[in-house]
Order: sequence, then structure tokens, then C-alpha cells
Amino acid sequence: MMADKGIKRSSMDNESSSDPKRAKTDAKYNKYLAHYDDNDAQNGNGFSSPLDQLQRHKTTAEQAAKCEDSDLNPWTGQPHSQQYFNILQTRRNLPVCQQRKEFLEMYHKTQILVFVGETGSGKTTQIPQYVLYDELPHQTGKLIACTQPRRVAAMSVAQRVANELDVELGQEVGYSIRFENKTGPKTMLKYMTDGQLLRESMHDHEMSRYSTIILDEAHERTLATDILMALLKQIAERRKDLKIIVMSATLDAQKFQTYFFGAPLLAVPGRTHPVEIFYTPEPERDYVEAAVRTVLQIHATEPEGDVLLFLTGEEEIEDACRRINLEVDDMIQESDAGPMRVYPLYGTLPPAQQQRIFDKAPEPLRKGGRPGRKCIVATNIAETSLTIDGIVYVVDPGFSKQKIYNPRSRVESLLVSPISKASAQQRAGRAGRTRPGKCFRLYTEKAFKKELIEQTYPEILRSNLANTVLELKKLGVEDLVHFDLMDPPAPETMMRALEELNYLACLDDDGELTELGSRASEFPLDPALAVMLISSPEFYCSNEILSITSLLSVPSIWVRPNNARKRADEMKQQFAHPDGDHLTLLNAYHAFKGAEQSGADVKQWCHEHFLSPRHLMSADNVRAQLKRIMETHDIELISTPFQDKNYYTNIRRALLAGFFMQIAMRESSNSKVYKTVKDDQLVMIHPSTVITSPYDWVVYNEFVLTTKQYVRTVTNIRPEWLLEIAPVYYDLEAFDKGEIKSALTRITDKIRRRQAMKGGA
DNA sequence: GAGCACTGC
Repeated sequence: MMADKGIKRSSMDNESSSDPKRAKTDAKYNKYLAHYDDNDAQNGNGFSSPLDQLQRHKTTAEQAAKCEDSDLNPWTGQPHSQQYFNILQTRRNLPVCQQRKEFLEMYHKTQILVFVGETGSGKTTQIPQYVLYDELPHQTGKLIACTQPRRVAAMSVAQRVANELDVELGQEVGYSIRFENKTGPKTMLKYMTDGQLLRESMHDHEMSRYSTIILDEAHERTLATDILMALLKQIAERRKDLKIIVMSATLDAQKFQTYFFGAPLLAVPGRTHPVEIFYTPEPERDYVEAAVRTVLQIHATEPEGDVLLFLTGEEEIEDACRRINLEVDDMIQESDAGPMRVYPLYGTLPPAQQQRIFDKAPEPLRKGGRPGRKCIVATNIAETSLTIDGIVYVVDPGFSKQKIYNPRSRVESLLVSPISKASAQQRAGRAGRTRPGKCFRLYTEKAFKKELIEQTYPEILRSNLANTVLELKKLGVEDLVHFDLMDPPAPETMMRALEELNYLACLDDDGELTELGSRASEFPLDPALAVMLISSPEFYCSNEILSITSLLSVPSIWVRPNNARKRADEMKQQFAHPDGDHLTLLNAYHAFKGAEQSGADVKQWCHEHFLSPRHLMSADNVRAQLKRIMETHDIELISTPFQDKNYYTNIRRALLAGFFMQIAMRESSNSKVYKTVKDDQLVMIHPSTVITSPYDWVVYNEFVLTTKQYVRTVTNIRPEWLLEIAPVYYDLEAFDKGEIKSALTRITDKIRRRQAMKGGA
């Protein structure tokens, strides 16, 4: 572990300057603090305030409440608005408010605290404020951070809390997410994504800006949360002044307690309505069919209330929606059923269509007729990311698509798998948000009890960890084996990650971070992409590789509606480059920028060309961020002139600087099957490719496992480039016997002969 | 000649 002296010392310095007395003395000598008036300033805010009565880490619930009740806002000195008092009323009715005293007493006594609160307890908005009144950040100059797994949550909760505290968002209360930092010099309480805090700590290993870190939604066990927990566990030993609160929904609270040195636990009940659970007596063979039937059954027999059905993916959802719609039409004709509006909901749906799920349920078809309802058919997105009020019936077939990682073949893929008990409970809970509800589980009670696992495996056990290992190295974690993760990944996954990073020259043979690795970790990218980007000036095409990298980091820019596939494919042909998909992406991006610069209506232009304006603009956003990072690291931005015959060749060569491990060779002439280098997987080029020629060697961006094994986003390359650009990986001495080795050996021999001839002449 | 669960930097 890296408890080096330099770090210790700096944390001590922070400690002493955070002493309120010292801060005050400093202020006297600081001519820049012109606003500081010693006469009436007790609190550093420049006015007297009820906060002056408070002592850091000694605030009682009563004192804090008194501050909140006062006419003047203790944080700004401005009078409280009427709205403030209205909200205060509702805040005081939240379940968590009952335990403010208990919370503070516990918080005073302990460094780490586990807080459990179910939905509706108010923990996400209130706990950080309770901490605020106890940490008194205006005295210490340190912030309180509260992390969220998702951006929208960080933004919306920050806005809510700003309203509750009667301050402007971005001032005393702010948020920080990728592409948007809405905080300022006055900010005391900062909501942020867990990934954002992780990124910050790469440059501040002690998290010295913060007095308190609250990890919210820890039960979701995102990769970032898991790493933050392990880091905080270490930092807590070095920084005794740092307080940590881990907040979770009930389920595995004890696991968190045990992990954090037996930290004390405080639990607050939620505010939800009871949900009655029904199981099928026999297992269902076709869960989509069973789900459709159940929805119709509810519509025919149950009282008013909306329905939420969980399915696994876009295709399944669209299919189910169609079937439900057809059947409901029949029901209306035949048995005078009420109207039902069916909405699909999944992540790749455009936001405007996602919004439609909040439309009101339809009115009865005639006055006094059977009530209408809406039915939402959703992926897992409705389990965590989106809450829909008014749901009374949940239909849960018990499956979801989950990412799995196979370290042996180094392939991440999506697989329809049974959900966990925790997920099933979460889904059922969606029925009880506004009134008592019902949940229909399309599996047997026995299956629920015996076959479902307790918790979904945390992300860290299901991912390629190359990126994570690089981050950890940059975070100063020397000893990965003893890095105390809550659920340590399989040794093989770790080994694979280390091996990959070593080949990319991000880690040396001793596993130490190299200069390249250190630079690569600065980019919010997978290591291969980062290395490609950093190397690109050597190939005189960093501008172009920057664009390609950005395009590869966002969802596909190609739009292909079911009713216009042919036209979409034709349009794509306009951008096609014969050498492959990477260059085609670049062409489309350049055309998009051209349209933008000529003042065209970009949305209209994209629509005509079957391109996604949303994803192109987000690629542009990513590009700007990556460009800034390149500039700060003096990575040159250059292009080969477009007229130069090597314009595209240089780009193809540059791709190999990062992706030399993702190469496939054609099995034999007139075969469509390729074999991947070193992994020896048989693959086909994904049908979405623009490539029509039977190239012998290709570089690919990703390996996808669906009905067949495919490589997707593919570009033609020359094998001799591999030997030149990645000589270590293509050291033929160490290569396994096979066609690929023989082919490469022939090429090496040819090159040698050519060089010998040149030398001889 | 196929498909992209969901996040995040």
C-alpha cells in the first residue's frame, strides 16, 4: 500500500489549515479576502448567522432544525422564501427526519457509517443536508460529496436539494458529471456520478477536497462504486478526518458493515404500499407468450390501474406490444373492454418517445364505460433508472439481458439470464409507489426461492478489467492482489487485464505503470483506444484518429428503421470507403460537419441521410473533451493532406497502434470465415459492414456473440504493418503453430529477401 | 445478411 510520507504530510497540512481559528487568522492577512469583515463575520460568510451557535461535529438535531426554521438563510444571509418553508414542511414529514437525532449521534461517534433506507425514505436528499449542518463547510473549506450511479440522478437531486436549501443550483449546492461541472467557489455540497469522483481522485489520491463522502445507491454495485469503496477503505486509515457514509437499499447492508471494519448501521423504513405477489403454479415455457396473456388477463379482470411488463430487449418488446395491441382490439370488440394504450420503453428509444410513457391513461371509450389504462413494456431501464408513478400491476417473467465476460476468449457478451431475488423485489416494488399493488411473477414460488441468486453479480465480476486495472495503477494502487475489493474478480480476469496492458505498453514487465500508461489513463477511453489516440501523431493523422475514436465511443450513428432498411443502406453507401468501416465512419462524420458548416438544418440533413443527429452530436462532444486532454498533454494534432495518396493508408496503419490484438485472417481463399489472431476464434464479418472485397487481413473494433460469432466495424489492413507496428506481439518465435504463424512467416521472409536485394544493389 | 440490457469517465 502507498501510505507514503508525502501524502501523509499533505493531509496534515490540510488538517491544520482547516482549523477555524487558523482560517480566521489567515483571512486577516489575506488582502484578497476583501469581503471578509472581522466585525460581524463569525462564520466566514460575511454575516452573522444562527450557524455561529454550532460547533463542528457537535451539532444536535434540535440546533440544526432551529437554523432551518430561521427567517434568514444561514448559508446565504438572504431571507428565506415562502416556497422554502413549504418544502421544509414536507421534508419534516419524511421518514428519515424521525431519525435525524440518532443519525447525528452516530455520525459524531464514527468515521464510517452504513445507512439503509428504502425508496421514499428521503435519504438521498436529506442525509447530505444533515451532514452539511454538522460539517460546517464554510469553516473548513471542504466539500461534502454525494455520489450517484447515473447522471440524471446527480442533476435532478442537486436541483431538488438546491430548492430545499433555497439556494441557486451551482452555488452552495451543485453537481459534477462528465461534460458538465455545475459547481462554483461557494459550493459546499456536490452531487456527482461515482465515475466522476473516481476520475477526480486520479489526481488527488487523498480526496483532500472533501470532508465527507457519501456513496449513494451502493447496493447497485457499479464498477465505480466498488472501486471507490476499496479506495475509501484505504484512505480512511490515512485520513482520520475523512468521514464516509455508505447508503444502500436494505438488502445486503450487513455485507457493507462487515466490509467497512464493522461500521455501525442505521436503518430507516421506506414509504411504500404493500404489493401482493402471485406466482404461476407451473413453470412457463414461452415467457413472452405468458406475459402477453397475463397483461390481457389483468386488463380483463382487475380494477383500474396501469401495468408494467418487464422484458429483455428491443425486439421482444416491440413484438409483445404488437401482440397486446391486436388482442386488446379484439377484447374491445367482443367483450366491451376498456381502452389500453401500450408503450414500449428501452434505452435506445429516442428521448421524445421515452417521454410518452408519462402520458395519462386513456379515458373510457364512452361515458360510464370501463376505465382505460396504459401498459408499459420495458427493459431493466424501468427497474432502476426510470420510475413511473401510477403503476399498480407488475408482470415479471424473471429474465433480463446481462453482460457477461469470458476471460479465456476475452469476449464480453449479452445473455438473457434469470434475474436475482433482489431484482425481483425491486421490480415488484414498482407496483406499490402510489397505492397497494399486485405483482405477477411468471415463475413458481419454488423457483424464486431455490433457483434465483440473492443478488445480481456485481459489475466487476462481469467485465473486462483492462480499463479498471489501468485506473487503479494510476490511482496509486501498487498491490492489486491485496487490493481489498468487496468481491475480488477471478484471478484469470486480472491476469488477462495485466497481459493486455503489458502488450499495449501501458504496464512494463514488472507491472509498473509506464509513461504511455499514465497518459492513456488520462483519457476516458478503453486502453486500446487511448493508446491508438496517443500514438496517432506518429502516423500523421491524429485529427482523424481523434474523430474515429470519438465515433467509436458513442452508440452507432447509423439509423436503420425497420420500414426503410433498404434506403438506409443505400444512403450509407454514399459514405462507404472500400477499405472498411472505420473510414466510412470518418467520411460520414466529415459530411456531417460539412453540412453543419454550410448552415444546413442538421437534423433534417441527418434524417435524409439516415444518420443519428443525437449520436453524432454526442461524438462531437466527446471529441472536444478528448481534444482538450490531448492539448494539455502536448499530443500534436496533425493531418496528412487529403490529396496525399497516403491519407487513408496512414489512418489504417494508426488503427493498428491500439488494435493490433484485434486482427482476423481469412481462413482460405473463397471463404467467408476468418480466424482471430492468437485466440483462434472462427468469426464472420458482421453483415453491417461496407466491405465487399474478400480481404485477407482485417482489424476489428469489437467481437460480438449473437447467433454467430461476428467481428464488427472492420477495416482492411496489410499484415506487414503488424510486424512493423507491434513487433513484440508479433514476435513469431513465441507464436503458436498454425496458418497465421505460417502466413506471417512467409511475409517476414519476403521482406527480408527484399531488404537483402536492396542491400546487395 | 444481423440486431443494441443498462450505466459511466
